[in-house]
Amino acid sequence: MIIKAEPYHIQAYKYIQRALWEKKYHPGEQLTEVGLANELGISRGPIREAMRMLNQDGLLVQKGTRTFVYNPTYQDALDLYLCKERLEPLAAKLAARHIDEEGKNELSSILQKISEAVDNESSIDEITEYNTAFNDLILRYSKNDQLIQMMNLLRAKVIYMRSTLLGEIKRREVFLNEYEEIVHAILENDEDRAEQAMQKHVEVDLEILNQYFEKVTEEEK
Amino acid sequence: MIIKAEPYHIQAYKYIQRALWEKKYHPGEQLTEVGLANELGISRGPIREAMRMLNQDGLLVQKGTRTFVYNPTYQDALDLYLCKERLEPLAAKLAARHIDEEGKNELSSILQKISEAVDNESSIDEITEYNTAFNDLILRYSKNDQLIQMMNLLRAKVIYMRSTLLGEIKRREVFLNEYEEIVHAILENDEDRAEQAMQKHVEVDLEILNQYFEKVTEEEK
DNA sequence: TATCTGTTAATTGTCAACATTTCAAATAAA
DNA sequence: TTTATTTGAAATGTTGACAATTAACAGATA
Repeated sequence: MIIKAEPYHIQAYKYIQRALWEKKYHPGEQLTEVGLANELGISRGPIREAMRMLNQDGLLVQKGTRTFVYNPTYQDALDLYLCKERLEPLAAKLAARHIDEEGKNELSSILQKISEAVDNESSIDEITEYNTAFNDLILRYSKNDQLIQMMNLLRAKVIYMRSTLLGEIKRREVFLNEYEEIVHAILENDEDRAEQAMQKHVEVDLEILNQYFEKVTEEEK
Repeated sequence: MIIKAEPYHIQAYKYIQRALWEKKYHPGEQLTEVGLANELGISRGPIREAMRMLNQDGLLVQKGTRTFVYNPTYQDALDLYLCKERLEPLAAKLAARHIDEEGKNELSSILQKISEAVDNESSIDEITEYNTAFNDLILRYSKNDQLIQMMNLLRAKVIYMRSTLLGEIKRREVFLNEYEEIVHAILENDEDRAEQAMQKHVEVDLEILNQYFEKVTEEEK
């Protein structure tokens, strides 16, 4: 099988995005075209394009002519979660409306895996992975392309913020019954219940973030 | 006073965006770097950057190596309004929380102008303009940068869709009392009432869009 | 000492040339 | 007629060179 390499500007985009997630470049740090071009061993052209894209995504910030790594504040994190809190329940509601048999099987299977992972007291990373798959599935079955696009953008930032701001935040205990409630509602195509269950789910997330935020600002005094 | 010209890629970005809004390029039409470069009298470099940005915004769509003007479906319009319906009320709620005296004055002044415009049976365009200012003000006073960024993206698409899909749709009668309810709630810093009032406001919009959508799909049968 | 002013190094902005890929029309084969 | 294949024009991908701008610093001046 013959595969063709992706264009450099696409690869650069993915590379830099990943590097940002992994904190290879630090918040507030200046990124230069020359520097990145040298690092990746390509010319500045494709780098520029990648940087424009990241800029549009909000992961890079333009100050005058220079480009810096986005340096989110705690306020930004709260602001973002506030948006997430509105859109995730919508996704759940729509998923309950549009999910098909195959989707229901997938969803049940993920719930099963989460349940097992909790029983086995698996690693945080593994549970996070399942959680992501869970959200992805629901989003996909919302069948709302606009919502999907928005959430992808939002998620890119959430991932970034988690790795920068919220490094120390304890992943909260997994409440299996929250997942169960959401899944059952979707399986029964009960839109309103799915929406409410998801709402409750993300509300707890926001609550924990708020507490963390207050603790941090307290310490800063 | 000396002003400095913006970089070409910024100007190109704005130019193309505006051209899309104004239907200078038609949905589904292919846009080529060479064509745009010739049209604007600059080289392909800055054009590429502008196109990457528009791409990220969702106004241009990549199919393989080629770039086409986004060709939204009616489903896309509904999908987008569904998102809008969730975020606008959030903006109103937050505005009710964060608005200051100056903001209250601005808001009252806009309401006044809308009221006069309705009394005078002013042109649709004028009322639309006030409506935009109204939404902008509320968004700004939400003091949520993430929300603002999201809504800007969403709005760029809404504007585009209005000019393409919804050309024929009649702008609905302006219900002044809807505006009044929202404004009064915000002036009194009543978050929940502001949220609900805005919710009701956008629900009507979605309802009308839905009816239009059904009519169109009916005709297609 | 503080502010102004050149000077310089680093960075971004822009272009034109060249390489590669892609699509589709034209031609050949079944 | 249909199906492959060829071929070439048009488009994108990539680069290196050069221009313009910016930021920082050192020295001059008050």
